[in-house]
Amino acid sequence: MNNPSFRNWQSVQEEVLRRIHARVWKPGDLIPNEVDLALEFGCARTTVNRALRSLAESGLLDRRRKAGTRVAAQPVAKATLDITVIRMEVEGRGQKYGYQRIERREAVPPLAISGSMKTHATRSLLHVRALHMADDTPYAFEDRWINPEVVRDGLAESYETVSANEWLLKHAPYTHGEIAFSAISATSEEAKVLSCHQNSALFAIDRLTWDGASAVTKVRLLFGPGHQLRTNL
Amino acid sequence: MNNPSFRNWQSVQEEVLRRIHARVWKPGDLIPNEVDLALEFGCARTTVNRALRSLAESGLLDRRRKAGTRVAAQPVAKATLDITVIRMEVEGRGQKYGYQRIERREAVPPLAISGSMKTHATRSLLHVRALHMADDTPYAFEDRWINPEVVRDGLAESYETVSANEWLLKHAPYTHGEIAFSAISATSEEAKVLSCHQNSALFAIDRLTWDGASAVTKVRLLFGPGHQLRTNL
DNA sequence: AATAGTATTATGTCCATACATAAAAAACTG
DNA sequence: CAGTTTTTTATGTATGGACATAATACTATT
Repeated sequence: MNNPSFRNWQSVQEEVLRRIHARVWKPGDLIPNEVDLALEFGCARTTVNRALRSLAESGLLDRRRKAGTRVAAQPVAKATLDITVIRMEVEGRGQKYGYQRIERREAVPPLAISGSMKTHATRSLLHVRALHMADDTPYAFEDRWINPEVVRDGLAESYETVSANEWLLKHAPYTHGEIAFSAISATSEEAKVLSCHQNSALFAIDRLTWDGASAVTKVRLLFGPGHQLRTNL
Repeated sequence: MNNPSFRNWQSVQEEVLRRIHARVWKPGDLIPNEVDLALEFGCARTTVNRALRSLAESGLLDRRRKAGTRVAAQPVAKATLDITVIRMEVEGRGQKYGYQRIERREAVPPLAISGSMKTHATRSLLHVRALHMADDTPYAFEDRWINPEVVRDGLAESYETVSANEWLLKHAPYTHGEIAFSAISATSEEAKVLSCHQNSALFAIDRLTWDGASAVTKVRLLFGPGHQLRTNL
């Protein structure tokens, strides 16, 4: 009964996973409590806790004090996407990275921008547009608004050789942010920049980052036709 | 010096976050080791460990044995997307969920499908196509191949009232999977199903799940124009 | 000086124990 | 019986101590 070989939390986790998978514990089922499991596995409750907590974080278990631990009825698949600097992304695939600034100016943004960034409607922001390339072909079109009140050194930068994408990550800290993925039809200008046909389906990432109550930057990244964002479950 | 109020791992984490944010510890910097921090914060090393481990998991710190802990030079933003059952997604927004099966048949799939699922090229699979609706308007078009060798009860299901999307999650366990997001142009058929114009930009989610070495199911979900997948950073 | 072996060190983890806390269940009260 | 308080219980977390492990720094050997 007292299987001796569950002495680290990873092996406990594996055994729990095995039981869920083998339908010993079915979706919705209440599983034994930590004390009992620790006794069965011959380890400390802390170890069981570590294993179960980790499984709960990944959405496979539902845990509530007093109510106990149950196998998630609707296992929520959590897809974790690593959003890195575009240069890293390209180089990570062994491709040559290229960068080209298209435009840099200070301007009063459209209301949609100042509204979502909660800046004053008449306040001028820094607008930077640029193209990222992979192996000399257009890869991503970056259209960004930067709040100079928050990113104080931002106005001094030209963003000619180092992309705002990269510079900001190093120099502008943020506390939280929102990110949205969508599909859009290429406008004629976007098509031109990305060397694709007008109305091509483009993959869009819209990101808005905050430093406390102030918006740091709002960016739209447009990826050319065929681009995929992939991860494992 | 010995600030007395860092007695739980959350507050330790907050203080560490504050220091990173205030540039006390800059990207790339080595931060003090756990023992020293525990001493400074007046708590056990275990507590500091918990706080730092959690920050490392979210990509803000890089930790290596002996080498120590340093602030990530390129803070990798990890966007965690919760992929739930579509019904839940719709109902979660307070909309009325609707479902309609379009087609269900056993057929030998195209080579692209059998290839990626690693099934025998001549093996027939279960093909289910269906439409998910939100407030009576088309929401997502599901095109799915199911491996009946793995999902044994799958052939008995009609998928007329309960979507394969939902049924499989409950009845077909998987060990791992791949997921990819992309933007595609609507074909005439897809446009018809989703009541949108041909060549509209559609948001596509392609998912392939495995049970050990065997593919369970491969599905493409197409979302109508305007659909966004959003999360926080 | 290149190489192989050794010491050192910071993180990683386990343990027993203790107390905290949320929430369900039971007991109490009007 | 509805509403409130108390008890119980399972998870959540803090602690000090111990040992494991990976990776660097150092040292001896050729």
